[in-house]
Amino acid sequence: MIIPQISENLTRSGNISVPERCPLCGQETRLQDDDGVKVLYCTNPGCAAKKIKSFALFTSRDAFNIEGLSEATLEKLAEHHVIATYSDIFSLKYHRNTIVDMKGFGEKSYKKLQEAAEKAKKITPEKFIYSLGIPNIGLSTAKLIVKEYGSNIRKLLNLNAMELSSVEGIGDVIAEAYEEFFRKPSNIKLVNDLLYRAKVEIIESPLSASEKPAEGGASLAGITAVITGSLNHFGNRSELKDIIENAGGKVTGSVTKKTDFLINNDITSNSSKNQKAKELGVEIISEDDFIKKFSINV
DNA sequence: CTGACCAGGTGGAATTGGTG
DNA sequence: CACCAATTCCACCTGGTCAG
Repeated sequence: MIIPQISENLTRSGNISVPERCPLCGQETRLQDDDGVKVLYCTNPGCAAKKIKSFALFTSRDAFNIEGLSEATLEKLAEHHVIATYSDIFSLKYHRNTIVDMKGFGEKSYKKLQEAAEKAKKITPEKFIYSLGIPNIGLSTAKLIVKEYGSNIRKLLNLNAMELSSVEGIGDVIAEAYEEFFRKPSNIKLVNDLLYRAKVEIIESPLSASEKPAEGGASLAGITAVITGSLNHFGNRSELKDIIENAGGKVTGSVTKKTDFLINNDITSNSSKNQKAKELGVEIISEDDFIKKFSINV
């Protein structure tokens, strides 16, 4: 894994003293000549760029939803040794001085970060599973698992491939990736650190609670919709998605023959989703018309 | 005021699951 | 096995916010 910052310095200023240890993970570094350019690598395959990406997924809206912690900030925190593993994100208060001294940061941004992390400690099991970055397990798949097996985190962590592949929508590939992930000692430690050191609290998922009947309005049972473009009546697309799902409908990411409505305020748009909808004869409907048609409370 | 960063969004390739 | 539906994952874009 290449160490980006240091490699940049190397090419810019020629020979500089090269750190023996990776600033992100502390493992040994290796200086290599790539086509005449000296590039510094970290010998740890799980380090650097890859690590930042996984941290970004961990803090993203569909996972722990820690506001203000995107890639650039995570990179800085890692460089300053503030975060090395996920649970460190919940220990920012021990690094106040370091963070306040970081370029582009001040007391205000430190407080904001720290509070956002504190607030994020309560999380649903499906978001928790998604946050870990298991290959091919996104939020939808995590939801399927929680819906089937409930909110008990110990139970969820110990599911085996056979139990998983019996869930509709989960096949062998995903089932095995899941079981393998939670069998690895390093991942077990990671999860335990989150639960016991950082004291992350897994709350009851709305999915595993007793089935809620659609409240008021018309039922959307059996309806499959795709949402694209920006919305006027909702903060973002996932708000509308939640409403549709709670009313028994389904929201997917791609337009197919099975799609009933493409919700799009810009009906004339030439986006690929609009084109696909026209091609398949799927009804394109504006947000307002959709709300009216199904008498959705805004 | 300006540049860096962030949230939210787009679009499409790659991959997986299910089915005939 | 071939095919379609659906999801995951990534690179990229844009308007708004904030530190310096």
